[in-house]
Amino acid sequence: MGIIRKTASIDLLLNEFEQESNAISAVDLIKRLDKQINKTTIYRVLDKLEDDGVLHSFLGFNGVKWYAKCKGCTKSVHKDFHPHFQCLSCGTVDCLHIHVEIPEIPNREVLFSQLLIQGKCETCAV
Amino acid sequence: MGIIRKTASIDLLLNEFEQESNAISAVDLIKRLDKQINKTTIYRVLDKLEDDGVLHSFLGFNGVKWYAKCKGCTKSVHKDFHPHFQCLSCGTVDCLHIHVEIPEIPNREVLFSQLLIQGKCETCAV
DNA sequence: AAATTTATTCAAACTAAGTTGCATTAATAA
DNA sequence: TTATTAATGCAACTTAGTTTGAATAAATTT
Ligand SMILES: [Mn+2]
Ligand SMILES: [Mn+2]
Ligand SMILES: [Zn+2]
Ligand SMILES: [Zn+2]
Repeated sequence: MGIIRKTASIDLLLNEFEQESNAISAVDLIKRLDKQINKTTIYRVLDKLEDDGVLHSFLGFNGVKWYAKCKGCTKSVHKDFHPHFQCLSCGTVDCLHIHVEIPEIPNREVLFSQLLIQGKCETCAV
Repeated sequence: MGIIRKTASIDLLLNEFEQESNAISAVDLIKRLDKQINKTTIYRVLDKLEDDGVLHSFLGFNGVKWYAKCKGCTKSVHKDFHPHFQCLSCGTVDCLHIHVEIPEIPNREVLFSQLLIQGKCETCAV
């Protein structure tokens, strides 16, 4: 279940996502807010914000969890599915608001898919 | 660097992949070969087999590492890139030998991509 | 405004996947 | 057959994330 009470931890975390347009890893948030919020709380608040359709999560290329703001999702309807991009030079991760067509696969039912693209971002590309 | 000496551990691991057409997770291999090979050795041999173009690896939806046989890769040329499929009912993971077109992204250089599709496999689909 | 309820927080201990260092074993070459 | 050196096993470690239960803070009731 999502967030019920407005607390300081929630404000601090939401603020990080206001300041930043890119995705932020849970590990990085723990570092950034080290002195202010306990890591258990960070994981729990992120989880709740995801339930509420405020954030969405995905795994980066080495398996760590990243979070980014949702566009137009609600507690009941999560519709903001899209690929993610990880820059191999600077490490930046962000959402790609493009549609990639997943082909039909014979005899299989496709329910979800996650696409992680790696390469060089705007600033790092030659 | 890849494998230099043929050892019992390598034979045991390769045998697992002979018996199985699907991908196998590192965790599962450690369980299967518990009495026969140390887990450190398993991770190290898998790593070398990947270097040699015998196996390739990818992360499942929860971030654990999976391995599957390569088709036509060598130590110097790794060309067997493709999406993977994870069945939400039975947990089976396998390689999809299909091509999914990754669109151009303005101002970014796409180098790699990994696509993990989730759904129901042949046996589990209704 | 105080009391009560209940959600949230923190610290500490724990888990699971994977890695590292080093002594020992065993393939292969000499 | 001996010497060389890759491969292995073991234990300890790392990192990301989870669980626990008591303490605290927010919301609601009185
Ligand atoms: Mn996103
Ligand atoms: Mn594959
Ligand atoms: Zn970059
Ligand atoms: Zn299945």
